[in-house]
Amino acid sequence: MTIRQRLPERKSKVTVKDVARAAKVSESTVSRILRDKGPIADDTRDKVMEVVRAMGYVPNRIAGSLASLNSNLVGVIVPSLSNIVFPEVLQGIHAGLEANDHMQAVISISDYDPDKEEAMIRGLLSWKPAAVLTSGFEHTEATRRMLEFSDVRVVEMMDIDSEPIDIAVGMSHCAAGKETARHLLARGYRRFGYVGHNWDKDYRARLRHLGFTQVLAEAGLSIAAKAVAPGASSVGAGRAMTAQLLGGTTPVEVIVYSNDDMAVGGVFHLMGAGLSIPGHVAVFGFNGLDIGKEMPQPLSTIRSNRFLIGKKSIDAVLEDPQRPDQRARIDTGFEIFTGATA
Amino acid sequence: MTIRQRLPERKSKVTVKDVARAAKVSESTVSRILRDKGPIADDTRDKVMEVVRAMGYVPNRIAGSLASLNSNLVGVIVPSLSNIVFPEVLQGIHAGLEANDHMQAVISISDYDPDKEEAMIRGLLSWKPAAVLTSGFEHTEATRRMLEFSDVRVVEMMDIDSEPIDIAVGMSHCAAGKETARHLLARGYRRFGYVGHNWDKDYRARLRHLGFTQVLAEAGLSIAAKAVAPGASSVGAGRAMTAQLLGGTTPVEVIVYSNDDMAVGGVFHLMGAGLSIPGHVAVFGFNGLDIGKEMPQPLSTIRSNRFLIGKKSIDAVLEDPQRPDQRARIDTGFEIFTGATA
DNA sequence: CTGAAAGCGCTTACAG
DNA sequence: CTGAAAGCGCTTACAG
Repeated sequence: MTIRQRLPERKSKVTVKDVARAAKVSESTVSRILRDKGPIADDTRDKVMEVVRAMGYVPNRIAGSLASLNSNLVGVIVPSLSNIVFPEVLQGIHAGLEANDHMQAVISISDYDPDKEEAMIRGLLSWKPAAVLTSGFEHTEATRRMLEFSDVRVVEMMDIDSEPIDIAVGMSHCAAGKETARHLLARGYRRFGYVGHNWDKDYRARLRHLGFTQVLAEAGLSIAAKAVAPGASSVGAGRAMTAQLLGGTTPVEVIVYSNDDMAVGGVFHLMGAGLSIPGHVAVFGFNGLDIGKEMPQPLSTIRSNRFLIGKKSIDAVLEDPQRPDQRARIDTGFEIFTGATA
Repeated sequence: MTIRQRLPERKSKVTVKDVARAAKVSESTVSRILRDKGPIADDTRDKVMEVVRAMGYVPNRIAGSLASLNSNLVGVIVPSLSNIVFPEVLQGIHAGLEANDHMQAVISISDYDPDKEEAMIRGLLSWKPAAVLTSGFEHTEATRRMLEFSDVRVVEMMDIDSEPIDIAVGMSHCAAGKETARHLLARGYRRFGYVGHNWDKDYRARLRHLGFTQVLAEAGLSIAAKAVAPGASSVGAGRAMTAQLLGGTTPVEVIVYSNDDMAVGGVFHLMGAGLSIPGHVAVFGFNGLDIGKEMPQPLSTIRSNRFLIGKKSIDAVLEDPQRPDQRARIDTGFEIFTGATA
């Protein structure tokens, strides 16, 4: 005969009605006390709070939201979590939310797929969120319509190179690409290589490349050799593509990478092959990740402010819950980090 | 006189009642059609769906949840997003949720603070989630009570070395520490260094250390030199602590790190100082991160299965929404990755 | 196959 | 300072 392990009795749910009855007051009084609203006699408050604690009452926010017609939920959509960039944006959002202790983030991952984004936004809107924060400007027509017509605040994060639906918070990736070109030209480089990843999944990488080649063109130059990985960016892809590019016949002085992950892979390839940086070839990234700073030679790159993007995004919508008639772009900036690899 | 930019008219919210009226059916019929439940005549369905589309109806899930008494929300608490480990767990959760298209994750970050976790779980429970997934076993008494007494399913992720509230999904960190010691002993190492980070914030790192030293002790050995960073783990901290440890007077043959981030920092320090690995000193990490695999010398480490932890956690609770009387531990395992640094 | 009615657990004017 | 009542937008037995 076996003895079944017993968990303690589960709490049967207690409602405001139960609290009201036990405290001998009305439901509205309980509600007011719990939300700290309206004038309440001190004894009443004490009596009710004691009952609340004794009964272990947990308010049902679903009912609360329905009754008050606002949910304190913020919908967030990021394209991916496999690169540390978006978790950093989420940290910024989290920091902004923390100040505002009744807000909760509902997070979805779109895998850079506008159709998935559309489905997720549809789902999110059904929760009547206080705001929707999504990434970039690449939406389906239906998504754009839903967002335009709903009156929730919407932030398009990361990028400010297009006209936002409501607010855009981020940096100009086109300008970052241009700045990279100017910086490297100023340092005397003339023969450029480019190592990238799939643009279909990362429109901002394409914008940076665009800005970069524009400035080169103004100087009468262009990219001499190129290697582009078919999939997402990663250290491994950067490493493999660097090997491929350097295995070609066109010599280059510096390789510009689509981002730091790719660039770190490039550095690893060069180290492994015993080639000096920047002597044999220089390396330039994008993002300014921690890892780049700690390498034996700090990675030359552009620092984007991911945490700040998240923080400013949530601040912007919390500051003014009503969507204004005017669209806004908030620039979180970027800066060249000289480093030692270019 | 300035012309103000005009956004298109915002959609005034349309409810089931509006849809029902327009389609000349009852609200219950609309509800059934939308949820694909119960027998419906095809013409009725077509007529209603057309109205739904024409009016751009978006169901209010808050009302739906209140009426049906279940929310399709899953509460998730991770201690941090600054290390790629937890985003990978979230990816696993996301993958599991995707199969189940009406579930949404509400994610909070506890900063490894049990008091914050308590507040977050209280907030989460007020949304009547289908399940709560949190990390580790370190909770306040109040958290434990709330979770025990509520009847939501709860998963404690990452670790299976303690008795769970409901289900634990993860690996034995103590066993991983032991395995590390056995592996390194088998490879002939006898003089061990340890480089770690703050344990108060990372109980699992402590468990690994515990298992590690236990096996050493059985072999009549112990850790010869130690350097522990005061804060969270990071590449920078690993680099600095490695410099500190090697600057001491006690020679070591191999350094065991609290995790891969720290170990990568160690490798960077050694590379920068021109010291050979494992000739001058060997390096062993924990986690099996991508970055480690791509370094010029692949990092010797133990692979933990973060994605799998997230995936199995959500699968476990989705499989059986009722909390059983029996507690379960699901082992996601780990494996030595020999690598080239130890 | 469809509809009328009650109810989910709160909040919010309104009245006193 | 407090309470009775209506209502938020759905879903769910129940009846037909």
